[in-house]
Amino acid sequence: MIGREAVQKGRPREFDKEQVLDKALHVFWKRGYEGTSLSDLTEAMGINRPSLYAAFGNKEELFKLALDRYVEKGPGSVHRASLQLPTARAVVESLLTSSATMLTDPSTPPGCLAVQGALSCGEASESIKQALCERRSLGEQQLRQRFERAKNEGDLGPDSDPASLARYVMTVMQGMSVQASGGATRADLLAVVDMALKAWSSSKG
Amino acid sequence: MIGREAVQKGRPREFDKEQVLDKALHVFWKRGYEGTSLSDLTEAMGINRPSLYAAFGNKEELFKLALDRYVEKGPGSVHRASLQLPTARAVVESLLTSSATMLTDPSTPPGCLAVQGALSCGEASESIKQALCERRSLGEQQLRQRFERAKNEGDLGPDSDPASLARYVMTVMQGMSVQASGGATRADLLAVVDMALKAWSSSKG
DNA sequence: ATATATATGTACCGAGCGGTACCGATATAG
DNA sequence: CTATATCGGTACCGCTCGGTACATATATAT
Repeated sequence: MIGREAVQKGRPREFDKEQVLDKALHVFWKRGYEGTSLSDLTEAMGINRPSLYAAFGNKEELFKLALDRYVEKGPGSVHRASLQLPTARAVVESLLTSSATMLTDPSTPPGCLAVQGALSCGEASESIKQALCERRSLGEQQLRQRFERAKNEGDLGPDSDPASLARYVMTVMQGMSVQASGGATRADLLAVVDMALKAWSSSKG
Repeated sequence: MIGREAVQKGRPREFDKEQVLDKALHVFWKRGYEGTSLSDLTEAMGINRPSLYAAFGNKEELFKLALDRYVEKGPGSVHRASLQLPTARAVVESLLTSSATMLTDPSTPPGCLAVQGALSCGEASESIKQALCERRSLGEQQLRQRFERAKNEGDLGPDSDPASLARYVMTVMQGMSVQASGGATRADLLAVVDMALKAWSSSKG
């Protein structure tokens, strides 16, 4: 069997899959999972319902694909870069400032999809809530591992607690997402980052 | 015209209004506004639909009444007490630790209603989102005023920025709400509080 | 007792939900 | 050209949504 890009039979799709997925992502980001209807989606994506189902499965799968794309192309890539900075302090500073910037990017909805998407929801959407929850804790886990490395390298003191440090940084980032959705400006969030970094300076352990 | 508690005509209500309002609050708290259906509500409240509408108006008004009650009887009273402590440092410490405790109270849903209720939503619920947003910023405003007082009293240094300090504390509290809804334990949140307070100690300036 | 006022319960409303059957259109394979 | 496979569009499905009409039950006022 040849690869996926083998010559395809049948009528070719008339839209670009990634392009319309971006449109869907934007709607979910703004409205949340439960707040977004299929009509909202098809209108924004410029395709009709059966095409959506043929290409993406159903609303739930579409959301998860949009979430993957969000993480991959949005904050994920930026955060990955932050994690590779040489010191824990530099990692945190980069993580927080880039978050403040992205959360208030005027070309996207305010806040973070992984927070806005479905903090609480009806029973039917519980699987979505859990997917978002896992994404958030994955980010926290990566940060914790980076801090453990820093501790091993002597960059962080022997009495420091990587898990608590990571949780603190994630908490500030998630709080900033709530702030952004409430209308906080970029300058507002950068002031928060300054405060948060002071906690860092005085507890490198 | 006599007061509200004058002898009432007609068939008396068979349920206690505040009692069933508490039930509704609990459901909204757990499921969010859009995630809660009228059937969820009537089932939890133990009354039927027309009784609900007669007593509380509609779903939206019921939510706002539940929110008022939440603020009044729950975090509102606790936070009010915190604000009256003598120093800004004591205020912040009390605010954060009591938040960590309340957000993980096993007898209530995790997190804060004002954060979980509707961070993002469909167009129809925009009024709810805004009401929650106003509640959050009201709390921030009260805290800022408390810090301004502290600055005037010399408790906070002349170069301190009450608005940024208040926003920082609120950001941590809101982030803790997200953490709680993701399963963070009370100990987890108290560790975050410790970290957050270190920022405080090193920036009273 | 009668009139009035309010509460309850059943049974229903139109609208919108997520999801799909079906058919015509358009591509490749032989 | 024919067969096959996929796409796009219309028109629809059953279900649940928030909200209500209406009849009945239960209290007070006179």
